[in-house]
Amino acid sequence: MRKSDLALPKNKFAPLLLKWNKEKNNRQMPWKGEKDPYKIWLSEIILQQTRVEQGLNYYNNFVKAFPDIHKLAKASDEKVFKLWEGLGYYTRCRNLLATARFISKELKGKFPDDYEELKSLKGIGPYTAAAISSFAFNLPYAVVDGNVFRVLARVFGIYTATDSTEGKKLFTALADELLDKKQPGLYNQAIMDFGAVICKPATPLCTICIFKKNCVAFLTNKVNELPVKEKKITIRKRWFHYLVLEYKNEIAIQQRTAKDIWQDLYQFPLIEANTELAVINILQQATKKKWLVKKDYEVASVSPLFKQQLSHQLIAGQFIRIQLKRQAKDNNGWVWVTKSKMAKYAFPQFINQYLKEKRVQQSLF
DNA sequence: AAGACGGGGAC
DNA sequence: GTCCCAGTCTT
Repeated sequence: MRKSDLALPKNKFAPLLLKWNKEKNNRQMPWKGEKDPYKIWLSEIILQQTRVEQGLNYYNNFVKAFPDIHKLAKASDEKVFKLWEGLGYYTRCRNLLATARFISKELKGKFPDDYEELKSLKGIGPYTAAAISSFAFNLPYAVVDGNVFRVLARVFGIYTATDSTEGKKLFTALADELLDKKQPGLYNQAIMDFGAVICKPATPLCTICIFKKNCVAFLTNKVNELPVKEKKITIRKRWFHYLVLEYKNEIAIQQRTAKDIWQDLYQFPLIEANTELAVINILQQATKKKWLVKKDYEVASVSPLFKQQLSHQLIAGQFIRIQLKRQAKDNNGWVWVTKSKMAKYAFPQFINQYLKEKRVQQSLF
């Protein structure tokens, strides 16, 4: 028997999926059945590369703070980034604001109802354009996200890498072919729920799966080998040595502007290296940069080592708290803020770890 | 075509 | 530790 004899006829896929959706799917999410394109868009941006459980509170907070696109468009960068703080992939936040302001002003608040026009907006790619098109406007575009790659790779036994150009093309074509074009929104929601609840990445529930009689991966015992990805990430290690400069009741912070991790977030004056630096070395470098003047400062404390594992970088570093007797002349692009104002700015979680410890230990900041 | 971009949960 | 998550953008 050949694989093609086992494989599910393509026209049976949607009916089986929708039957499962109707009878067995009780996954609930606040944006499910939502028709307001603004809220759909918001949920989709938040959920890019982000698990539903992680994004849930952020979605609720955003909807509460900004009930419509004009409210979001009028908000300050600072406030919006603070609300996004901790969610990661901060470019999403910058693009969210840019697109909100564009739609609010240039389109007078009317959300585009066309796939190509949606895709031309900042932060909206093929997936998000398909999601908004189908959920808000019932247009026949199939979503292709991590769930869809996984479900289709397994059910149809496709070994083409999902992160290759060929794979994206192949899976997108198949997804469009399988789509129930009469009810694209319902279908798209169903296949993503199915991937999240049944056809999970690890330990999928094959024994109760509606496709088990036809799933190529299951029948050939290859469920754990699909889907295939070809690229493997390399991890870069970086050392961040932060100077927490205090003068009276103020702290120096600066915004990260480089095209790098944590762009647009705030931090303390930083000395980065590819190895761990001794405290004396850090102080020397800071002096050379004129951040510190000899005899005009005092080291108040040196934090323990902090570490944070990111997907593609390992961040290690520490925080040196320094009391200044005189404020530095050059502002070096710093902003001096009172400790109570610190809470208005968005910081990377690496720094929040430290701030949290500090608050607990010494009720600082 | 390949890399960069966060953070957290599951195993 | 490793993998993955309702992906997108830049080079």
